[in-house]
Amino acid sequence: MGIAAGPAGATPRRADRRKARTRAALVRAAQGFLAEGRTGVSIRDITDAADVGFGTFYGHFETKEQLLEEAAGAALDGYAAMLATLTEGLTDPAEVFAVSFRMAGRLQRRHPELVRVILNSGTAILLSDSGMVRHARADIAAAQAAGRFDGDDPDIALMAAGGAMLGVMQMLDANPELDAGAVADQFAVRILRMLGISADEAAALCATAPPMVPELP
Amino acid sequence: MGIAAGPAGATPRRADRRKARTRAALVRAAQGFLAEGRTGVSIRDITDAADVGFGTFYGHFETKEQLLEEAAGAALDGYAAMLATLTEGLTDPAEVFAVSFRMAGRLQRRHPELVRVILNSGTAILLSDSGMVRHARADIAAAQAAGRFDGDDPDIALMAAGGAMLGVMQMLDANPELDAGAVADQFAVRILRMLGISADEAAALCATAPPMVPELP
DNA sequence: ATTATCTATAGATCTATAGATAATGC
DNA sequence: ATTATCTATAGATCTATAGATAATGC
Repeated sequence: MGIAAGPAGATPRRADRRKARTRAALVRAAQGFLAEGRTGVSIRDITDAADVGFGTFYGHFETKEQLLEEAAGAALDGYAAMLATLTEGLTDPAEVFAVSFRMAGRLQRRHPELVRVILNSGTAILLSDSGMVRHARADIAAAQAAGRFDGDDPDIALMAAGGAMLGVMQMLDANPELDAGAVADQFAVRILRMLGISADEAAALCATAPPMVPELP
Repeated sequence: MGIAAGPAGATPRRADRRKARTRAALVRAAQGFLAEGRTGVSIRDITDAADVGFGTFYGHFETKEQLLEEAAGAALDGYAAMLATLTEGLTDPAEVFAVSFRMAGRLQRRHPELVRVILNSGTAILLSDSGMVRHARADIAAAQAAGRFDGDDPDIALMAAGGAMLGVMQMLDANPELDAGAVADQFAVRILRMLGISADEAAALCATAPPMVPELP
């Protein structure tokens, strides 16, 4: 006591940024393995891929599972951020979903590794308490209450639509030669119909030019 | 040569059956771990769970991955066998799909571990060259050619419907209190509509009494 | 006599930590 | 002086195999 060592709690900024970079390198390396479906890698494999000393791992995470979980969550968040950018100005839920589903395929083509992390996380990701899932659920519920979508159970519609989206992304991932935009548009028409939009309107919603795919930071 | 040692290639039957039982115990133990999503277990964990000597493993499989793959495949085959039993007499593809989807939820309630193995295998299972997937694809193609379903690309419809089915099974697995039959029926109506069946007919197809869930051997 | 299974173990791999080094801030 | 990172390593697993035992067939 009595020894003043600078502003309490104030950590040097450069060191902070360096630590954040190291952590990000670990997360990105882990995503690389998750994208290949390799969940059984060792901590050393990950630190080597991140080009980071082995012991450094323990300065950021306690267990390998903790890192893998953060890696999968970060991939989902990145994906959600892209979709949020694309739909932020839209008010009609049918249009929000039309855009979201049409872009899903196109995003897969631009960020296949990111999508692969999500695919390898399995369908359990649909139950994750992520902002994206919660947002989609609220949108469906509101659209059903307003009579824009039919039915009154948002969960069934959400899980069916979300599962279908994963299925189509899996299809695009496995078939690089397919026209992702065309596949996604056909797929979006079907999902909208499933949600209660008429066949004619669903087709019209998906016939307009799709928005641009935003860059990932 | 010259030394006759009984019928060539004829192995004692009892030993065969014992070996098959041991292998089945290993596969079932592996399925137990897969149902919990634990793909990182050791060979010793599996042999312990199967109540089998550690070294015995190597008499049946070369690597852990080989066993886990067979375990997941066996779960899918068991599931396919149940669905095949339920739909074998039906000729109208719309009815085949209606029954299949309606039963998916009910099968989940009767064999949750089996379904959990499939769920934890991820959406990649939709791409597996399994009899069930091939069969579903052919059914959709035939129904589209006959004008019973709309569209002309069976793969998009297959992946969307299959993914949706996984999503709903995930939902039922996570919510034991839900009425699986009611959820599956609502879900089946939506999928049929997505495939091109009119809303009225889809509702009618899913309003009849569902068949009994068969027992697993 | 043959084959499946079991037990024990050597060697490989992996995790967690301790102590040394490098980077930054004062 | 402080904090992040790195290197080295002890101890804990895990895998693969060798040799012993048990079950079955002749």
